[in-house]
Amino acid sequence: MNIFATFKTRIDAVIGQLVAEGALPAGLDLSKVAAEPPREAAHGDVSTNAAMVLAKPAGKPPRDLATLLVERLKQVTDVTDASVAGPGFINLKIADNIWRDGLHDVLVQGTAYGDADVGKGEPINVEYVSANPTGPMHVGHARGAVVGDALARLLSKAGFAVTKEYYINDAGGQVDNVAAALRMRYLQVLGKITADDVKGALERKEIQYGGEYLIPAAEALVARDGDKWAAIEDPAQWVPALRDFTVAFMMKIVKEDLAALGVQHDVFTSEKALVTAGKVNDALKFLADAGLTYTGVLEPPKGKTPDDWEPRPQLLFKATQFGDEVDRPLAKSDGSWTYFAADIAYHKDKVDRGFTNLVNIWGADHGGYVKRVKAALSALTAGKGQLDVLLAQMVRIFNNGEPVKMSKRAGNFVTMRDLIDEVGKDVVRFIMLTRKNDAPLDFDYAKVTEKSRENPVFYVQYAHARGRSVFRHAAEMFPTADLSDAGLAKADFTRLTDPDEIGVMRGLANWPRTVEGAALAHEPHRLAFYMYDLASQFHALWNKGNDAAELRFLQAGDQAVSTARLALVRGVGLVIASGLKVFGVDPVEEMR
RNA sequence: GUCCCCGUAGCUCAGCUGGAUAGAGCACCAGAUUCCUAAUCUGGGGGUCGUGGGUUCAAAUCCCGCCGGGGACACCA
Repeated sequence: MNIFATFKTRIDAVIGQLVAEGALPAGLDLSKVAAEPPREAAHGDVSTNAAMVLAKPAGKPPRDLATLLVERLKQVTDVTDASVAGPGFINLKIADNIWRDGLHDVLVQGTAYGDADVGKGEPINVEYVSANPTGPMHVGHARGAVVGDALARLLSKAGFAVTKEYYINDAGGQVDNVAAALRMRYLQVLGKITADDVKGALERKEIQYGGEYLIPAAEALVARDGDKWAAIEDPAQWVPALRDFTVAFMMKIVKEDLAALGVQHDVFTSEKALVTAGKVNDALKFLADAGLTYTGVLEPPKGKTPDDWEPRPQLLFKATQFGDEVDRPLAKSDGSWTYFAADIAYHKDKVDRGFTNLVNIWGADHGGYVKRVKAALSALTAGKGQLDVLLAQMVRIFNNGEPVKMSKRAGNFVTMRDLIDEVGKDVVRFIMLTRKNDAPLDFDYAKVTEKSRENPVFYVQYAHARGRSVFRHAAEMFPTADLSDAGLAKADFTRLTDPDEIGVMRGLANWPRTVEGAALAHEPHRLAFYMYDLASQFHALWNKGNDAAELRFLQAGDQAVSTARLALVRGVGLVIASGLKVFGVDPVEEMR
């Protein structure tokens, strides 16, 4: 049970009681009344803003109302004291046993501790990565992948029914371009042209993709089809077949890279399949029937008119009716659908599959695209659909402060693989989650593998490993003791009396509300900071034992106090493990 | 020209959707290792929250105007 939620309920009950007695007017809105940990522990255990929020509707000055509430709150179960502070805060002191009960919950629930039901089982669709199947993924994709995956796990923990989705852009011109590049590599593998010929074609911009990662794809094509495509010159003949081959090959690489990062999607939706199934036509008909499309001519963009700008009539979507700056084109000048048109169909498809709650993780370079997709979703769902777009900002790679720009295999960018090979998936994942998504992130190979407090991955893992180390010693010291979670749950927690021990239990009690808040705000990075803080509390408690031997976790002559403290150590380990689980990071047993 | 994001200690960043004296790490200074991992811990100095208004009991947080940095701006995806 979430301790702060419990007290929020009890505070509401007190207010309800005063209303029933006529001391407060009926119909007060209690939604803004909060029960939170005070900023400073010295203020108490639970703090509420009730008097300040209700002052105006109740027609009483905040401090008067607070005084009234305090008298009643003192009578509430588990409250040992209540006082008014500052402009009208009410600080409650509560019985230490509440924190001990919280620790008991941790041991009983394990890594499920902190699971919430704010999602009420509602479906939510999290779409992330969705990298074009044109080549290996880069570090930007890695960030999107990690943020999306952690958010999905976080939302699950908070009680949402999450679907993790990947949109394959396999229908546009760029996959035709890769097919053309693949054909060059194919001819190269067959010995019909040289590597320099390919380079020349790239420089003349006859092909757009020069990465060597296409060579294995070409070899695979030779293995499957021999040289049959070499003789066929007409693009209309070879493009469709080579395109499908390339997409399949690239998606295999994408999935392998994602697997190396521990990322797995539930659903892969193909743009081409949507087009083939007529979903684009359906979606546009839906908008047309609603009177939201028309044929018109767009103005040139102000301040930056392209050289080749010319007025052309196009089918447009009335995005301005939904808050966008201009109406957006659905058809190109040659009559084919735009990417946006297909994207509308894709989002309609999500809605048709039962999702009204959508989250998309995109790169920051797609920022200008957000409004039109939100507009489209609004139009498709009569305003009922919720779409949150998280833009993952730039990732810059360094090694000891020196920028790293090139990849061995991809040419002009650092790939996701490079990153994983360099520092391991756990470090990649954790570090990517130490910033909010809309802040740029610097990733330094040297710093993220450093063994110091400055490196949050290490610091948190070290706390976990230290806890495990205590257990290894405990098993020797108390060979007959039941050190399982269930056994520890039966320990005598009243032996935990040191202020810092209580403090750590307070920290554990904050986990559920941290999970809830982070999930609702779509901000998984908050968990990273929570874990760092908890680790810090734990390291501090550990070191207290260095100064005062009687505070060490293990007391050879006192099994009762030792098991109680082991329960606390285990509680910290479980909550850290639970946070790392959301991050998709494996907790370590020891540091080496 | 328009839109989006960012601006908090010398540096890197938090700040729990409006609350109390704005917090961490690094760096700097001073300390703690016969003892569960000192890879850690304890203490100290350091901030007009870019700036000017507004909203209210209360603003780093919400609204408006500026300044500075980044990104995106017809038919590409």
